[in-house]
Amino acid sequence: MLDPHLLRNDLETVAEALARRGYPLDVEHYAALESRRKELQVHTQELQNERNTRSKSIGQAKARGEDIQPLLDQVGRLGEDLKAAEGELEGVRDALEQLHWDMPNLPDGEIPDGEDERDNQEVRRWGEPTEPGFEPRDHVDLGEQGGWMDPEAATHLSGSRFTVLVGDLARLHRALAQFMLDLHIRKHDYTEIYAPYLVLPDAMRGTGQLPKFEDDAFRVDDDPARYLIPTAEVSLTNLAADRIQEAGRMPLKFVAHTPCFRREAGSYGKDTRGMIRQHQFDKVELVQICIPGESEACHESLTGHAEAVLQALELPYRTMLLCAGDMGFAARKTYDLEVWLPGQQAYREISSCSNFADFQARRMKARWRNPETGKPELVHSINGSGLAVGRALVAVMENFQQRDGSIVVPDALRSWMGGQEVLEPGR
RNA sequence: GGAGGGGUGGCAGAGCGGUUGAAUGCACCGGUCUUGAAAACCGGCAAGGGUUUGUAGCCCUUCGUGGGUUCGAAUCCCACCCCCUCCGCCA
Repeated sequence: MLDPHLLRNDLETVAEALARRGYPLDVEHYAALESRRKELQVHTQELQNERNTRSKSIGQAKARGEDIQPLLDQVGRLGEDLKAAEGELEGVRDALEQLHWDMPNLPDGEIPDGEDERDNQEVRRWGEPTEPGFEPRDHVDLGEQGGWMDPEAATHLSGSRFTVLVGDLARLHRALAQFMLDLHIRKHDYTEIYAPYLVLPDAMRGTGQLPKFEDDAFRVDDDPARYLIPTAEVSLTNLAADRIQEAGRMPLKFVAHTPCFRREAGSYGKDTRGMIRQHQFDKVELVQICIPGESEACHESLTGHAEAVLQALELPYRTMLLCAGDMGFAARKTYDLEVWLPGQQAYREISSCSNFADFQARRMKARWRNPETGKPELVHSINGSGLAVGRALVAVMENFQQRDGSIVVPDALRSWMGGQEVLEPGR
């Protein structure tokens, strides 16, 4: 959520910034609503003031033992007028609030212009695209030929966009998650968190998945309704919701390995092959909660923590600075990490690291006490995948495949694989 | 699922329907004292919002959430949510 003061005082600037990311803000409509709100609020508060004053004097008269009836008569239809004013004000406020919930974050000033991924900027590149010296297979061929994937079973169980992993590959998948988790805990100083996979609507609203992207999430229609998390970002970031952090304890650094659930509505026909885009996938998620002045540095460091995973796994990747039009709803600035996939002869997203500044914090009332002012102020939030486990598995398979269809286990993973060095087909 | 208890400021914890935005304690901030610190003592200290050039003043809202009664609700009524204790069930 954007700062309402900014919207009031600098609407044009906000509109221009939002236009950069393709969000059309109806300035006139907003300004009209806002001035109506002001009018109604002043009026309502005047009436409330009058009611309070009169009630107070009635109380005092009664305490003195005087006759109250004349004062009661004077109150007249004040109550009805007030009720009407309050009702109207609430209507306007709801309308404004609706707009606020739906408005995306302002892009950072240094973000490149652009509409989609074609305008993203490559910031750096690590490693060279793998040259196996033979025609590389993609992970689906490798998985099925090795007997490590059972797509028919997955479809039979759950329909499209699900995966069943078997044997050594399932173990490798687990090893990847464990390796990532341990790396972040031991080397990057994150606190491991185990958190719910089902969350209330407020949590989804806090991080920005609701109300606008209801269709992207799986909802469980219990009472109350809950949502399957589309990312652990929701659970982890909301740990700071409705709280006031002590300044000395930040940045908070959380890491969790969780499954993620996405409906992938609107992506029909996209990445239908293999396990690039699934309704259910595992992810190791990094979240930092920090004071405003440190969020840029924290964002850079978190991105580095995600990159460290790729480097440890010896996977070639590039770091992309997303253009204004390609960023997610809540982000102010985002780096995507794209890993090289020999099977696709392309770089594909494997991590997205974003700085949300105070956008999520305002939604979920996540604050810290600023020792300089003594007042609670909004924190900044940052998150990133470190990494998507399913896609990391795909990347390892494709980059470490050998001519015979076997897959070499990257050095970094071997201790999590009981020392196993190669995945041999059929096991 | 059944029975009972409870949800109040950063925390703990009072609160006859009428100057209660809320006692008190802790924490925190400032001061006195001290070589310094501690202790003691004095003072300050909720959040959000409106108006405004204003971190001044004035005003509004907020005591789990949503309704209701009333001139007036933290206090009364209704519904819901959550927490705790006991019973049942269960990994």
